[in-house]
Amino acid sequence: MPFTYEYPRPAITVDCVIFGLDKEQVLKVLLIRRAAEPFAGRWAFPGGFVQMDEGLEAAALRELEEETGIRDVFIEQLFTFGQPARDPRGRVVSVAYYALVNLDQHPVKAATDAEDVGWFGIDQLPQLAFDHQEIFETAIARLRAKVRYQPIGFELLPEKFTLSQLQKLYEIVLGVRQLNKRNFRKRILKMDVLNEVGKQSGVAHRPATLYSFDKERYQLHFKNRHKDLLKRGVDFEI
Amino acid sequence: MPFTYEYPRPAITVDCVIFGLDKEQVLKVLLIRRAAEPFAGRWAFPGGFVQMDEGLEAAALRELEEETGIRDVFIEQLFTFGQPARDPRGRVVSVAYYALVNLDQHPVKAATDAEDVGWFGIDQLPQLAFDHQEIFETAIARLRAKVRYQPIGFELLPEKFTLSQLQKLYEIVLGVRQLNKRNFRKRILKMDVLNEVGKQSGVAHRPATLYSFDKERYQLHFKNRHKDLLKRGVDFEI
DNA sequence: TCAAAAGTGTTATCATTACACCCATGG
DNA sequence: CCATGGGTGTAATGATAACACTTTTGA
Repeated sequence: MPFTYEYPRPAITVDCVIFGLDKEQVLKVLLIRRAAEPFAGRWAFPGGFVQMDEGLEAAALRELEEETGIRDVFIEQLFTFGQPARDPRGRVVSVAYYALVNLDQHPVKAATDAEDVGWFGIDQLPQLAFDHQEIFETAIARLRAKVRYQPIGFELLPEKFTLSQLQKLYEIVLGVRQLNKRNFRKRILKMDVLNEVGKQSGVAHRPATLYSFDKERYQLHFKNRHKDLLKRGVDFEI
Repeated sequence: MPFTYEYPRPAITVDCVIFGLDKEQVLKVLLIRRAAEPFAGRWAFPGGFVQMDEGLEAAALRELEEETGIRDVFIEQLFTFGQPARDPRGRVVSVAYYALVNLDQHPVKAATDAEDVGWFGIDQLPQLAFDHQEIFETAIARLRAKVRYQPIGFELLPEKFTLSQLQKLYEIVLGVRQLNKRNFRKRILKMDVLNEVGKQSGVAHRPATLYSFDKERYQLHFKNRHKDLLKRGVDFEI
């Protein structure tokens, strides 16, 4: 059943860059191995064609679940890639999304004969299909920029976490050696968005306090702080 | 000459939200009046269909020049709008771009019988076609967020400007009463990105120093500052 | 009692805020 | 000589960076 138009049209796809942190605190992204041409056998971000009756974000979530089994995540639009030559099949414009998930709470479906799914450390990515390397670089840059001024990092951690885990997460995401422990703690605790929720146990050293992120308190502070920022006016990153 | 595909495809358009500041320091956006249906007679952002052999940004720049005469601007991708019902002609996905221009340095072509072009103060927008009100709100929110940490505001001002003009610009863009003059000046000058380039004349009060923005110096500072920010790690806006 | 990681005290320095005040010009 | 906007001094307060130190646990 062919579809005919007066003018030529690009195809539209969506792609999803899903970041996760594993138990060893390695930052990873989720890839699938392509079964079909072009780039059969190569790894790529999950994604596919947008259907005529669904929104872009809905398409991204549908493809993500179909291809990886992951659902119930908050995705955010990243960028739209539309260079004429980015897909050998012809003109394809792709709207990319990204998300942060807790690796343990979002199990990936088992690989089948038809499909292969896997988490890859961001420093050990295989060669990617299409322009997906560029999409990845856009995503990691966005993550690094965003993690500075919004507490999105908490979505990568388990429900309860220690300040050391949080610090390590920041060091990983930002790609930085070692933040000063004392100052990191003062900074985080001063924000007043963490609740103490217990103590570590079974470790061969002083057990750490466990914290959880208080999203409501964060949003409350955010509103008030926003007013203060308006008085101040400007604060270039220079 | 019809074009036929195996599966249905949305059409792809681009739209441009162009901000400018007029002589009375009013923040405006550029609109065109639609000649054709749908929404004939309504105002809308300049834009149109992407051609098969051009990139998205190129399409946006082409449409902008064709419809308004404005050229040589730096546009930046804003967001891609793709709700199934956003265009009554059928499924149309639109990639929106935005830019800041100096109103005097970018004259708009004269309105013709076929086309009507105009600048509208952001507080006096007419009813817009399609979902362009939503596109506008996304754009102004982005402008307000971005103006805080990147010196994009300078592109709205003339080459040489006074600190009072700059302060007024920030008050306008941020939609804020009155920033403290002393502190605004200290802040801006401490950044070390402005060059003194003369004095005002012909005003009935003490003439103000004129400044210009030193883009290279800014980029230099930016690189170094980036390293410092990495040491610091985190600074949520709360 | 030791290793390992958690967690704290403190100080010098810098940034921010909030006011009040002086300066140069044309009318 | 005054209205108008341009431009400065300063002091209290708070944030930041840097470093050394103490605490608690299991093995």
